[in-house]
Amino acid sequence: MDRYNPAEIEAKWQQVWKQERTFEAPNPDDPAAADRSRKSYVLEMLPYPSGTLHMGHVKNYTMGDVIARFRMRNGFTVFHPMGYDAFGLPAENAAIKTGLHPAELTKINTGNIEQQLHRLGVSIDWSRELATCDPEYYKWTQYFFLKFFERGLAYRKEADVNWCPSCATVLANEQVVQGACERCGTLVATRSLAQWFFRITEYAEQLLEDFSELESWPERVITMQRNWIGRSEGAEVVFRVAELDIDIPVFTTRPDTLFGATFFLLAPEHELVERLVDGTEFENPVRDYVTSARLKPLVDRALAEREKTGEFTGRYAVNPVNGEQIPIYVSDYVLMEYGTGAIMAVPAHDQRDFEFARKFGLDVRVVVSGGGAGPGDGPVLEAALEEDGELVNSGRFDGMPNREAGRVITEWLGTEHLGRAAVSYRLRDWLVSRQRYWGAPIPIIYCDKCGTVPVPESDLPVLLPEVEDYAPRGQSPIATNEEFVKTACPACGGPARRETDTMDTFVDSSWYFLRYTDPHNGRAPFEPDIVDYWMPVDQYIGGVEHAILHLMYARFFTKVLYDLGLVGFREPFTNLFTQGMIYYKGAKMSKSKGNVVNPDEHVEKYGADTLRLYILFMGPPELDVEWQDQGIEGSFRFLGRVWRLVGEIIEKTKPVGSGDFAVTGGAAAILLRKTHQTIRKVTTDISERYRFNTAISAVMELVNDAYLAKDGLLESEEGRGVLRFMAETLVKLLDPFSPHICAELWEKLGHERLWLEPWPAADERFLAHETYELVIQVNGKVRDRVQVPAEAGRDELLTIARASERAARHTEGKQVVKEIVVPGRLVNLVVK
RNA sequence: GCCCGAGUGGUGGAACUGGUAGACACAAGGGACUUAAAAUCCCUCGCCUGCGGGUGUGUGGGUUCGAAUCCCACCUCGGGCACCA
Repeated sequence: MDRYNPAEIEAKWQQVWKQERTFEAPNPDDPAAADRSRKSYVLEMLPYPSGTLHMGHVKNYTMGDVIARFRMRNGFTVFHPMGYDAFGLPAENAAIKTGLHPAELTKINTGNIEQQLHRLGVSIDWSRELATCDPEYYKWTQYFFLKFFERGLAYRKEADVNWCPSCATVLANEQVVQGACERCGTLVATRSLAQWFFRITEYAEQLLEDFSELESWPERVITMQRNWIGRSEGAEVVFRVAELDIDIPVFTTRPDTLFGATFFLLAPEHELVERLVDGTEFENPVRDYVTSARLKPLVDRALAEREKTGEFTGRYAVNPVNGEQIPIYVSDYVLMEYGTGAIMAVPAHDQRDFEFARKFGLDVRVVVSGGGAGPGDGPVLEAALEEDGELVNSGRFDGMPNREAGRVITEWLGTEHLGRAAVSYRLRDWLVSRQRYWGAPIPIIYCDKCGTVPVPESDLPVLLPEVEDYAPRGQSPIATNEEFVKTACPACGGPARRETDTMDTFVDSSWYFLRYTDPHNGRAPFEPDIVDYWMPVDQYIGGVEHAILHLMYARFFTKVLYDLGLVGFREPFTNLFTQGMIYYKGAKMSKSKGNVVNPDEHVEKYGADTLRLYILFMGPPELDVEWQDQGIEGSFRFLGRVWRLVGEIIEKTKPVGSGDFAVTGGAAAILLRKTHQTIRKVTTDISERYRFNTAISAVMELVNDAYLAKDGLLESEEGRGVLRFMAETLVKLLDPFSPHICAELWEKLGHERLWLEPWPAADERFLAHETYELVIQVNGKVRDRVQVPAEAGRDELLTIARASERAARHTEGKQVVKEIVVPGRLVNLVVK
């Protein structure tokens, strides 16, 4: 047989798959009535076409391909589409640099990526390819914006927002990582701007509840989302400013500590601050404080170590549980965005309040005893007491366990109309407007007479206009295009101006998986019957860096579309797999560090089959792994071994039938058993554990065994039959990982289309062993190993163990006090 | 500080529900083939050793006949959150 030539055979089979449209999965004629039990939607996160694919993508798409091909061979109708997250800053920044239009640049990049995916042999249904920057696509992104707007889920408000000075645009909370821009790492600043938001907070509860609908998501992704949403149960309690007849509600998670509230705090942004101090001697210092607090970047305010600051307002609030008058301060550690923007301060049991009290000389009153501290210890405490205990200094609630007291006090406040049980979330609304060019324009028009008017659906898409200069200047570059901005009000026909901000690209990627199901629909984003047929995604695969951002936004979007009656499911991704990253030379691959390994070079040198195999063989897919330059050689050598082994078997043996043959024993039986063991191992490793590395090593073991047994087996008719069966099985098992070489070998074995073959099944009859190696231990240490009949019983095993000379050396002169027999494994003799 | 995840040979990693630690591969060493090299095929490969054995899965304890695996305490690395009342 010829030498293994990956370039030739890979091109050949890629051509066949393209011509025969092997991986296209057409929509059923009647999707509403079609059987959904055999469909499988396998999806990898769509790439961002900033350049070409890197190794992380290769890993992602190869993993998805293994699952897709495996399910296809197991009788599923596999839905495996691909697209491009094509709007966004990198294309725009590159456009500014090169002068090319972002659309042209994106087209070049998506073309490259498509080529790369073809050359990797990924089983994609190319008839459904899409790009989010295509007007046919973003028309519907805008359509959803209007639907959100109609429902009050998209709104505009003036707020202090995160501003990235480098990207010259605002960012959502989720896009700020440790005070810096998630994309470029620049420290974010604060700006007060009128911006568009999606009311994701309305769905906080559902986002938490519906975790129960997910089948298999990594626990840590769920935990990260749960923490991000940050649900807290507690109470809303009303404090009264008697002099001014104002009620101020606060949120607290510790209603049990109400009797320990010795002062009261307002966020600097709180609207009542002005009313409290207006016309008093406290007016000026408080105003100064508020002004300076608002000038501070949000990042600085978030630093927990910062010393507490504040200003007395001169007013007092009445604690509803005991009628006490407590002083009201303004302090910037109280956040306007959380709870009610006002808190009761309990310094004895909250560290932040404690620090404030010590600095301003305010009372500290213990109301929960415990940890050795009693009712009178307030003045001498060195830190807040946060443990549970019994109530003290709390009137008729004294002596009650504090957790129970919290419930009782909340209930009592309810009957007195002074408060109620309440829930608060850390989650903030999703800021979706961006002051940049390369995104979907927000379909809104401002009219002096009619106000904020949505663009009528029939006028969609609002096309992204041409501009002369994309450079960010703090407002969208589109604003410079007067022709675009000036328009007629859809309501009154009068002169009006268009919104010039574009949408966050995470909006685009929040629904792309739905569009795949019906990508050419011009009348609607998708047909409900069709989307309900294919969705939800059965297996989603991507990087863990999207644990909060994309995955939470997509879940939110799906829930809104469900409420709009557009889809019949509430969760988009039933199963999620998050892959680990690929490191190189001890660091994450990045252009700036110059440690990028280019996949194309390796495809050229070794072929896609080798690269795919190696990238999965490197380690467990969910863990981070380090790229080894020499490692890939091993995978290439292995495929060469497979090629020569199967080649020799083709030359020296004849095709066999079903593999259902009798063997008399010896080497033939052993290899036959190994073949069936390998089927079992590879099948469970792919389908149940997603451990591709161990599946591949099992196939390697089979090849090693076959090499050693080959020459002997070629001597007999029986041996040749087993070898031929082994070769065919080997090719079938390796196919999901390295499909080109397998397709070629399958053809050389005298067959036609490997991907139409059913996945092999392990036959129990051939798995049975006649004997096995029994381990004989003395005091838990291995002293001997002997072959024993598989059916040997406990007594028989004990007799064999006692007869072992090697074991006897360690039992001699000692008393056997216990004998442990584990049939199929070992005997342990315990001596004293 | 709080919440996750991970520590196993020179290297990447394997070990199902507690039962032979180091599968598979890389690197290294040896042999066969070859005029030679490459390629290929075969063998060795945790550490110590007097070849009986001893020791070994981040550290220290514990449970057990038996622990990489379970429990407690600690160390190191990676990730997430961090004034959210």
